[in-house]
Amino acid sequence: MSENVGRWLRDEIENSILSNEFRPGEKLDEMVLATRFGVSRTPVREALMQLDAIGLIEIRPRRGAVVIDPGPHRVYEMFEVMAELEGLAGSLAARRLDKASRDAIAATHSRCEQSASAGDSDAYYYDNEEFHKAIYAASRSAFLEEQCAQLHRRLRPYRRLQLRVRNRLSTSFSEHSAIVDAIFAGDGDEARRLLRGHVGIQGERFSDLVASMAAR
Amino acid sequence: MSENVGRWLRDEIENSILSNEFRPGEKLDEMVLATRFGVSRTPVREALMQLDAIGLIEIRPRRGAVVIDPGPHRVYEMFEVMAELEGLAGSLAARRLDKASRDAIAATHSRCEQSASAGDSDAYYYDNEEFHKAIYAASRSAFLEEQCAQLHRRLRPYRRLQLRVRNRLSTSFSEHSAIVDAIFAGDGDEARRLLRGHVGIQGERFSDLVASMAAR
DNA sequence: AAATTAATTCTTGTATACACGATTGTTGAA
DNA sequence: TTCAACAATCGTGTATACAAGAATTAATTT
Repeated sequence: MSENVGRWLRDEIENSILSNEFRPGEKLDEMVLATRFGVSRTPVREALMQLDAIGLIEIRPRRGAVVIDPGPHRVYEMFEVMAELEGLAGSLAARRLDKASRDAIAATHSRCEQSASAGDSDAYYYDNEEFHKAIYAASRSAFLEEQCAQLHRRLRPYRRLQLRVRNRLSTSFSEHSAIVDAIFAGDGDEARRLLRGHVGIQGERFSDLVASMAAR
Repeated sequence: MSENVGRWLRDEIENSILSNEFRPGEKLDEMVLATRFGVSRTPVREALMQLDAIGLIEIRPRRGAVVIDPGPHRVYEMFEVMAELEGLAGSLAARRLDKASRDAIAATHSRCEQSASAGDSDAYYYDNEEFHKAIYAASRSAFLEEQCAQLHRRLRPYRRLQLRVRNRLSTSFSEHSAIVDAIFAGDGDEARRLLRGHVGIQGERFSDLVASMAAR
């Protein structure tokens, strides 16, 4: 566990929310959480404050904390922004690419290839994250990298749903290949364009998302 | 003051940081803040937790909170992301524009015209904010609007410095005019391109920023 | 005099106590 | 039976108390 209980609780509760253990709309009772984790209310409250600031929960004065339910439309908006930020990261990566970043992207890309060809969607899910993180890092913009990583985390549950869709694995991987080519060729505009398309949710993929969200 | 002390303190301290009363690197002593605002340490700590989560301060375990010093390079990175998000907002606004948003943009734009022609840089500073907020709102993406507004707030002190630069007022206003034309014409790509240029810091404007930041 | 170590003070982290608004349940009247 | 008013209960908001680590100062040694 982390150096202080508050921070540890923040991560713990955040994971519980992102892994859908605490459902959207669910009330988070301070006392229940405190006894569950074997601590007092004080660090629990501090954790909740932080989660409120991040936007994962909402604390209504005197009425407790509830997990925020983004709803399909807002999730769509979040993907829209994510696509834009990843596009920027890709274009910067293409322009500023150095050897270390290039190697990191190539390595994660080939790991994606293996898990995709093996049809292992759980492994691909993980490797895919590493691939995208490698691109964020290659942008050489620490702020952008943080923003991307944070939004990426928040969208994690929905991305997981998406990978379940038929053929999504091989489609995703071939898109990755094109992105890698563009970045390695130093073509920032093309990398941006491809990443926008790769990350964003267009057309029927949006109805897939809505359907899978409604199914829970 | 807000309904609960913690939230009020968060806003209060946040403003003090953004208005440069609490300087980057400065230590924020819980007891000092508590006595200053006439409250106990508890709500102070909750406020600090939130500011840490937002990224305005850093709480080092057992060693207290300090105001984060972004430094010129990171501020540049933040403007880079801001430019991208505003570009997206502008392109969405152009595509989705309705009467209400159109009127709001036109109104704030004409207010900018007045303060610019009057050479009133303080008034322009305020009207400029409203103009940009009108574009965020016109994007009809609540999430994007929030992200833009938050980053806009954080960059406020640095934008204020920029407006002091010679001729910046009239230059800024004429850029606004072109942006409004593009949005009203429904030309999303052009609106995006213009906003990126308007918000981003290119060439000598970066050295101006560095110089003005170093001057403090 | 400089440096290292020990002791003291100060600040943060967590628990607990208390106050007050919100919620819920009960009683009584229409 | 339904609704309203009141009472009791429960949960959150804030203050205070206590424990423990970090910073600082004093003391001792080289």
